[in-house]
Amino acid sequence: MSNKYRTHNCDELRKKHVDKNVILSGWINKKRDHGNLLFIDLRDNYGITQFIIDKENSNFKELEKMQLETVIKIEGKVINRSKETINNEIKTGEVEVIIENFKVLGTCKELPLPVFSDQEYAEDIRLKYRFLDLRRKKIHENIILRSNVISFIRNEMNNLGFLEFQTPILTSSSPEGARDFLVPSRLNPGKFYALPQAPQQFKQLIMVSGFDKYFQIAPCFRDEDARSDRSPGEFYQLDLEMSFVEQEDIFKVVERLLVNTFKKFSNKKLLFDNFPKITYKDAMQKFGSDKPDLRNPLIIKDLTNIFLRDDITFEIFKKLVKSGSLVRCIVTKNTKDKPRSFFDNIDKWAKEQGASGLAYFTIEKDKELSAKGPVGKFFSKESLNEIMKSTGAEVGDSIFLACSKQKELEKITSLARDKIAKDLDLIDDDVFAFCWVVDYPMFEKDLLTNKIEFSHNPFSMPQGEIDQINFDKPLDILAYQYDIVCNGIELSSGAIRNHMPDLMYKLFSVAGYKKEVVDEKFSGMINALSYGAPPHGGIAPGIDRIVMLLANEKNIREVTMFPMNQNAQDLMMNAPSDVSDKQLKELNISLKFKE
RNA sequence: GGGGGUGUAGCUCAGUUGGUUAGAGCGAUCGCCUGUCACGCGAUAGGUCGAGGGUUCGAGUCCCUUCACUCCCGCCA
Repeated sequence: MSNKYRTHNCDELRKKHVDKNVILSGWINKKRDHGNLLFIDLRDNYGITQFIIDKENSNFKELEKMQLETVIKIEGKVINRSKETINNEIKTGEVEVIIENFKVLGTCKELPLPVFSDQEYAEDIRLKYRFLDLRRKKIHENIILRSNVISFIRNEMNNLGFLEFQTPILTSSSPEGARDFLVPSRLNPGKFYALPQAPQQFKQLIMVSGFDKYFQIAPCFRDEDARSDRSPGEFYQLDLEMSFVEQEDIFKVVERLLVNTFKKFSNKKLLFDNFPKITYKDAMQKFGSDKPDLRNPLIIKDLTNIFLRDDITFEIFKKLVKSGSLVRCIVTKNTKDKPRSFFDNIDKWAKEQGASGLAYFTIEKDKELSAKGPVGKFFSKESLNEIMKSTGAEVGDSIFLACSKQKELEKITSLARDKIAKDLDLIDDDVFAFCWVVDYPMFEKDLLTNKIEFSHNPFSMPQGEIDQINFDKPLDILAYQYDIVCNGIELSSGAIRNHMPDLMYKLFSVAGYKKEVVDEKFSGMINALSYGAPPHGGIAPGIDRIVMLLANEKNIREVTMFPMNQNAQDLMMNAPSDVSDKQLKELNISLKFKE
């Protein structure tokens, strides 16, 4: 394409273009001013081309003063670079363009942050001037990667026979799940829409409507606080749903899709081409978390029963165990020569995490087996033998111990597992370790209120023959509910859905919802399921997190074009903002602020 | 809602035990320089040390309050 702005882009010129007259447009990326000779690097989306001009040209003085990031159009002639001056860093580095004429297309004020730099900048300035930030190489490439990943996924899904549909953005608030974003309705005073937390009910309705396989790159809105891997406000899921499927069918589709995507867009190896399946229960025991990082070889072992022995005199732990606490440990291989500071740092770190610390000892053998370390003296050699047997620990290994109630214990051992592995440099950063976490419990007990609640998704299908499910022991009911985890990051969760209204009512009643409430809150769903619903299931991998992993970024804002800050503000667009009294009046809204 | 970290020039940062006029690099402005690609050299401008209060003869530095950003906990069916 050639027009008045350019005959070539900034990544196109090669040796074969030498002697051609060309026009290029772009941003002034960098100037190198030799006084009587000036180099200008012109940048556009595609690349960089070096231009050159000397003082004999009447444009020299003006170009010399030109601000970086000014947008200009340059006309000139392509010439060869001499051998010594070839730049192999850029694709156009064998040639350069002698400037004959130029025109400023867009002026530029003094920059609040440099574009030409690999330096890191304060986030608020980056977000306020996102349009400048996005010109910078790394993030510019991340955003292009995101676009390519989405195109690829869309193409794969089409090839697999999925149909892409849009679902409403203005919908109804649902009582389960995260906090909703609400939108007041002008035509229905006092009533509110909610932005969808996910198109959950719609995609099920699409299955009931007989479309068989659906997908969508779906925006999801949840009014929850941010984390580094969680944008406040909105994010995107590859939302998909299939009819007449079992759990394994979903697994096959998603595994193939993710393996293809990750192989195409990253050089990192996949640790498993077939994702291992870990039950929720195992995950919590072995890793203390339902999003285990399987690159980390450390495994958590239970030692509770050993603390019932008389030849262990670690009285604090023994007392806690008697009152219902558990003891779990992490074994580190061959750490007997690690300095005292290594152990003490981890203990100190654990205390900073709000735990009572991590006890530790190292197993040594001179003539007899012994435990070295602050709490080593509490363990007899027989008990050490027993500990080695049940943990697989060997002489020279160290054992970190934590003792508390199950939930706290899972949390601290999970964090400790990451921390210790990092300190010992056990995590291979050049691999992706995917796994499925399966068999989530249908319900869980709220520890504060003792109420039975849905642990994940109320629409999931419980496991087992329907007439044999024991609703008197709701905590024992498992669901066809699953997550995909990669390198410790939860990529998606999904489920085989419950398509039977009677069973749905029953499950909701266990969680304390009366039939009338279910009818009211989920009328669309329940009603639809009563008119011939196919068995169906699906999943929804998080697009932002997939791209984050592929771009090797630790923060989701690095793969999001226009993210909000931690307080859910868009510093560039000034959102959220005040609205006029007229607007409020139309919506029948008056503002009342907290004291 | 809670905890940690950070806040000094347009940008990135240094600033010792509380002690003279708060520094460097990049950027800006001006000058010199014809082969650079992080060009080089010289000069100049640029500061409410996030804000407010306190301790002190003296505060960028210590204390209190507060604000902003960020990380984490809670929250995230």
